[in-house]
Amino acid sequence: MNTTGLKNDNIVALVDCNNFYVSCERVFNPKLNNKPVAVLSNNDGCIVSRSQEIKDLKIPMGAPGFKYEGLIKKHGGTLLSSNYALYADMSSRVMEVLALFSPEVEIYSIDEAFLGLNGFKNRDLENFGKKIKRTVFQWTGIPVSVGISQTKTLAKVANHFAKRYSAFQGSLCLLDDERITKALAKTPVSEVWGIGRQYDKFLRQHKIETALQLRDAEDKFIEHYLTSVGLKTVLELRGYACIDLDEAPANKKSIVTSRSFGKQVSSLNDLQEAISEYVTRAAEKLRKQKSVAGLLMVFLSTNRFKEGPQYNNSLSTTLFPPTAYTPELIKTALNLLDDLYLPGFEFKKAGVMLADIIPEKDVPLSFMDTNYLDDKRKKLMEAMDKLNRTYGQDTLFYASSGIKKDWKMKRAKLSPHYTTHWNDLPKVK
DNA sequence: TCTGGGGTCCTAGGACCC
DNA sequence: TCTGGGGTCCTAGGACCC
Repeated sequence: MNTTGLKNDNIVALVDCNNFYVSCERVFNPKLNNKPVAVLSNNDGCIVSRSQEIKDLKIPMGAPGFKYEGLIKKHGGTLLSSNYALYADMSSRVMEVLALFSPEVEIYSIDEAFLGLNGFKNRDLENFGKKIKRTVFQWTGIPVSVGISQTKTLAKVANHFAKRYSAFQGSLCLLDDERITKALAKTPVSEVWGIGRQYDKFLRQHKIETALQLRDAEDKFIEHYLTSVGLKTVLELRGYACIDLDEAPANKKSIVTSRSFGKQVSSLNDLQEAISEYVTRAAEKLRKQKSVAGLLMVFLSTNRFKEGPQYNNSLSTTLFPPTAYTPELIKTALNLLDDLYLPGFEFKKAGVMLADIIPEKDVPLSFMDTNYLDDKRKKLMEAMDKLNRTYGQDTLFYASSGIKKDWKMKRAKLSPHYTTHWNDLPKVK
């Protein structure tokens, strides 16, 4: 970590979509404009995306949807189930536009990207940011905010200001020390990237309440209480880039697929169907990154919000040799489930985790005779993945996942799949 | 009964992010 | 009636080895 050298002259932009899921819904349903709109998590549970009008109603992020449905309706607003297929598709459109503005793009999440701007020092970056915003909106309909500064952490700060104060018109460039200091003085420490609830509470107890006070804190103190990660944050606030731009998304080291059920589930048969389906999804993700897993875990839990006997447990087993072959993973998972299952409980959630993930090319050849890479099994998986990619998820599926699926999650307020299903294409009249 | 120093690896738990 | 899902990294402590 460079703590003594010259401040580097890095420049990075953070482009962040405003109220992303809500904005996606509005692109295809303009009636939602200027009204309160919130998007719910899986199973129509918590509010995970809020329009400005919802924020103005003081409805917090993560709040259970049912508690606020009345209030939202009263103000002429709408609650929607999440439509991840739509959001993923809109996200890749936004990212394609961003790629036109810089050769270095790190897609950080479904609605955020960092752009490396080191070759852009002599440009009018203030206007460059506004141009990004304008273009993304024209081409995708999604409003974004742009923050530009010396490090990722400072670009986040700039982005917050761009989003919050309309005077900036959605884009702010923080490059000279005086402006940075001013902005940090106005930023509560809890808003700094890397400072969560626990650290916020701790820092406040020690009279560190603004980003500026955090920037000027003692290195030793920070490293001791916030670990090396916290120290990086502080150095980033000082303008030393410690968190590099990461253009190639790293392979996942663990893959989890878990869902809450639409209703309480107590039969082993329903759980077997759900677990089969989750394994299928997880294994697809695993094969997509050309990896195999060496460990499989299955977990079950009852409803923690409900009175009554609780049961939360997991079981795992090693996979040897490591594999990505769905039928074998399902078989192994169902065996684990048999051991894990206890009758008499009302289960609310189940899931599987694949871990000890390695690239398939690293599996020793000596295991070839039992290796999924070696024989028809891999070809079969490739064929299935291709079919399901082209014709939609579960064009081909495993009988163990069931057909009726009583346990399926609830998505009562789902918008059409405007961009990903032919039948749901918007109609032009 | 007394009883060193150092290294590695693994795991659980806790912090953070979106 | 109804309270999400999916990740990463770091550290402390225990097991084990010489």
